[in-house]
Amino acid sequence: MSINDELAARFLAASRMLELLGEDHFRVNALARAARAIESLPADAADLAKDRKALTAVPGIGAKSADKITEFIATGAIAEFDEIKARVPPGLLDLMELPGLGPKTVAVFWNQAGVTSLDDLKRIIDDGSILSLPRMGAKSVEKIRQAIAFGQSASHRTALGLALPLAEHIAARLAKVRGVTRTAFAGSARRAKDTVGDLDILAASSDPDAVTRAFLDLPQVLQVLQSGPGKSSVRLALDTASSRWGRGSSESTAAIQCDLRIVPPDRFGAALMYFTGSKEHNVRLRERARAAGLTLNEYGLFHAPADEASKPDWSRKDPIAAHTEHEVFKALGLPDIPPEIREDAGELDLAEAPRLLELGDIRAELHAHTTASDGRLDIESLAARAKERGFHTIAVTDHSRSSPQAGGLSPERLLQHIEDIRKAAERVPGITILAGSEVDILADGSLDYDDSLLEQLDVVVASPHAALSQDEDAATIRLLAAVRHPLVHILGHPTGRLINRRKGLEPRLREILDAAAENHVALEINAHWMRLDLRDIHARQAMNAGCLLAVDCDVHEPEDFDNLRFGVATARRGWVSKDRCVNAWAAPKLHEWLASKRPHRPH
DNA sequence: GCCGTTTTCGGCCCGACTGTTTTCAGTCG
Ligand SMILES: Nc1nc2c(ncn2[C@H]2C[C@H](O)[C@@H](COP(=O)(O)OP(=O)(O)OP(=O)(O)O)O2)c(=O)[nH]1
Ligand SMILES: [Mg+2]
Ligand SMILES: [Mg+2]
Ligand SMILES: [Zn+2]
Repeated sequence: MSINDELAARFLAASRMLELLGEDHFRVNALARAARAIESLPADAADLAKDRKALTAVPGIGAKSADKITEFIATGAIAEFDEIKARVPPGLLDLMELPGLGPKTVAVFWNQAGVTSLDDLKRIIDDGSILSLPRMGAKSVEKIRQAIAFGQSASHRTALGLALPLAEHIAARLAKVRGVTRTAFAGSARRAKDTVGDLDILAASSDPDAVTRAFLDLPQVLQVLQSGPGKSSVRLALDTASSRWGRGSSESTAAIQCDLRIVPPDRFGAALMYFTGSKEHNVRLRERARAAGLTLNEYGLFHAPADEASKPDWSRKDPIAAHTEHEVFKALGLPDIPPEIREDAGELDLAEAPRLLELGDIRAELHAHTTASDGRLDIESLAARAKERGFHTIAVTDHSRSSPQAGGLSPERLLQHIEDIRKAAERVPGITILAGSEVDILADGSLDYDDSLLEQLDVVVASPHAALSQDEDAATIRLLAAVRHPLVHILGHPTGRLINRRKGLEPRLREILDAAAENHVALEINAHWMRLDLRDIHARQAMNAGCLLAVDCDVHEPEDFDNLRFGVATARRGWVSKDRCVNAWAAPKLHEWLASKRPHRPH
């Protein structure tokens, strides 16, 4: 775990424990916000802490948190947090993970029944003594029993690539219901986070009951969690069979929660804004509205009511703005903020809409496999597919010799392959077919082919495949060597992580990014939804470091081209612009960059 | 605990659903 993650975890745990202790919830929130701020710090906390001002300049981190961070870096501990920790049995935090159990309820279990663990809780349920606690009736206890039975599934997050098709399907299905004017999927799926905790579906309708009925009647519904006039939640069966990454994998639960929200048709924009989030972004927006004498909620932007305590029916009040997101942003004095960056990570300081990379900007694929290694297409059909997508360039990058399980090519076979690629290039007009390789970065940082061979390739993607549990030092040395290699163009899936499967390498990213920027090596954002590597926050750090990026599909089968949307969305989450994305460049510029690393080659 | 185009002190986003509550607290989005 990186030092930032470690610090963030401590702040979050302290926040949760203070909640249990009944601490003022503004302070609890402040600590949770500090945790988030630390987690998404643009640099290593240890570096940042050298300059106290740099720390306190981060929104959410004040004098007290800065002290704690400094203390942790100096001593490896935070005394005040350790004292809090000593007062709260650790098992209580696990209890709060159970859906429906919050700090107030768990505190009652603890203080009035001596419960400090899941076993304790089971015991007072079984012997019935739980019923004597305040606000504990038969229904409440049954829900807790259910929550325990379903285990930890509440905290499980599903890969975006598995969840998105279902979200789109449900939104499309509900759009056909009578009275519905619009539907959309929202939440983290719309923001294109690499994993989602649930599906959030919005429907605008003049007949809310009809939508609710259709929702609860969906064939995928396993269980209805709650259902009211404007909002319902269910557990859905998640079909993972369609993918070779699905069934039989560690994807433990084949179910996902789905939240439906229904609003009147003329409030769609405000509701979409609310339901897209993120929560932190929403809170900032609402604070901004409030500061301007307004109030913002899912029904629209309104003048703040004179009477603080009044609870108007906002759905019937005339809004200043509500119909479209654009109108609401505009009324708040903000540009249109793309969903992918609504994370309270600086987007509210933008004076104009950022120009982020778009799907249609991608004009080349620089990482693709053929039947020569573990791909399903031969060179010509691969090129044909790329051409269909409107690409001007496709690079053939099969595996290298140290990946025998992936059909890695011996030097001799690679030489033959290069010839085959050159011949195919002559037969397929209208697209540039490049001879390349996805060369293994071996554990010590050396590459899998000799320089004399690499020199003959138009493009070299260097990727780590084995030894992915190296320590930080080894991983840093390894990737640095690859990035500094004069014949390498792209660092492929830099960490080798697989979502929900393995963490991958955890190098000192800062060093890698600085070296990549200096050497004009592009960092890949591997678009496969199992990888998304670099991930969003790393892509943003790469942007800040001045790096080039490449959004590649790592094509193995024809359908893999469709993963581009995930890669582009991840790039957008990293604030990547078109001019920094090498495969969004026009052909001459791309080819010139590639050639710049082949100075000895005649043109 | 954080923060300031009204504030360095006094605020801090706002609403839906549920169960047990006879009037609303707790949890969640
Ligand atoms: N204003 C406000 N909006 C919230 C709050 N909690 C959630 N929302 C909004 C923003 C969220 O993106 C949206 C959906 O809630 P979720 O809990 O599903 O979160 P989200 O989808 O962002 O992340 P997830 O991947 O599901 O964990 O609802 C809140 O406390 N206040
Ligand atoms: Mg969600
Ligand atoms: Mg949700
Ligand atoms: Zn590959």
